[in-house]
Amino acid sequence: MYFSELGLSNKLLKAIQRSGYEEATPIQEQTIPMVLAGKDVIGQAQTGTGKTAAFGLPTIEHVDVENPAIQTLIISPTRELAIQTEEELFRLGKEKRVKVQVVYGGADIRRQIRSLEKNPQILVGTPGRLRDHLRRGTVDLSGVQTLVLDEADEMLNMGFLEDIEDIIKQTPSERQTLLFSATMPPEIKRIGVQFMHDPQTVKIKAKELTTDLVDQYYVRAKDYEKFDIMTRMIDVQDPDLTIVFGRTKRRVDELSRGLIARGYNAAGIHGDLTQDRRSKIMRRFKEGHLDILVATDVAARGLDISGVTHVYNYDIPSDPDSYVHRIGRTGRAGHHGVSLTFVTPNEMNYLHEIEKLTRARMLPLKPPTEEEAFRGQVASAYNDIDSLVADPTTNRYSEDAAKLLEKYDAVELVAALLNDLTKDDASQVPVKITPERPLPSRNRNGRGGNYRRGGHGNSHRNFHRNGGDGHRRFNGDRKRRFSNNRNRRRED
DNA sequence: AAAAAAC
Repeated sequence: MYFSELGLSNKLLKAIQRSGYEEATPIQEQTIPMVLAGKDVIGQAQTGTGKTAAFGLPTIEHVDVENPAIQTLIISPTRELAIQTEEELFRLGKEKRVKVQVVYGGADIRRQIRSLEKNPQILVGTPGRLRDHLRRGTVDLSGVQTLVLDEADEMLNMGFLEDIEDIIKQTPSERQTLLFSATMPPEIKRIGVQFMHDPQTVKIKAKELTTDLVDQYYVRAKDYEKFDIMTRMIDVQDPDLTIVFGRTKRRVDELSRGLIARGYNAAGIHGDLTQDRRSKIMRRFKEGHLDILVATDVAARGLDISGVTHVYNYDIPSDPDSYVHRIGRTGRAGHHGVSLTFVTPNEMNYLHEIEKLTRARMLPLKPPTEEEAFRGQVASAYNDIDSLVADPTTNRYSEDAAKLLEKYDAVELVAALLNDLTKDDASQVPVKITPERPLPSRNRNGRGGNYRRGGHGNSHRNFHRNGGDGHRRFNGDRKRRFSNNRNRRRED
């Protein structure tokens, strides 16, 4: 279906056209008319399905540009996602001259306050900083008409439930509420019941969880073998833009350092870095100045970076949902993608859990040999040389080139330059990665560290516990439940 | 078990 059939105004259609979109995605097709009609909507879909435009277009349509109040509030789980959402809404609302603003932690709050004084009509924010602004009275939500909870399951996992409830309470109760979530655990359904009026549900089917556009592979390897295999894989697959996911912040630091040591253009991003550094690295990656982004799950959700051809899961995620999100960073906008997951022999259960959820098979790959990796490197160098030779500025080196050819044998010279153009391998630059503590083993139901709860009586009890002191959070609760898990005994 | 998020 085309956007022009969805009941949007000319100004928006113009902005859509300028963004290069033509056809609406399934979630947009279903969501946009409902939101335009003023309905509350629960959308079960992940990013990459065009979710931002699905809620963004109709809410921009509803904004009154003569009204200086914040009319749409969007809550996002991570800073990077909030920034990206703001950028997309700005693009879509430019023609209509809608003012969009983003607030998030780790950034100068005074500057944010000054921008807020310019009366944005759409505000995007992360929960903590939004609450901070509400406490200071620098954000007024009394004029909010539409509230959007983006990646609701992720916000729940991160323990933001209380913050979100607190923020919701400061918006008018007759508002329109839109909730997007990749999964629908009972707590999310409860939010739907508690804070929404007769919500309509839009669901993208489970079989569409992972797209056909991503070829999913796995490599079985011991933990200490993974790094060398990964760099060989990179050499063989010669990816364009790559995201490597590591399980911990330390892992990400070590992986990015190791990749740089072997000559790859890589950088790491995780929550312990300053926001300034995080933003700079994201920008470099988005602009194509960085080949490999190494990240924790901070980058797993929602980020839309065009041209990511490969996703490497250096560590298999313990949560199948996390896997779905990670590999969803590639195979976007009709482009083809490849994912490769490293799995140690005792993590094979996790792999099968993931396959069960995605209803897709991961194909096993053999680790490349040193020779195959070397051939891959050389093939990649050939490509580099093609574009290097095509560069018109090379003629200023002609004289020096002639001099060098007098001094050296041509084959010797080119071989030396090829040596410089290719990366170092394990024999030249050994890299040691600290082993991670092994993942907790899954029980027979395949439910390891998941947030899924038991039956009705159980959640009722939790309801009371949470109400008791008002401080207990769902993820704290989850940990306690986990320690009751009989599998824990294995660690005693 | 770890990650994310306010100062």
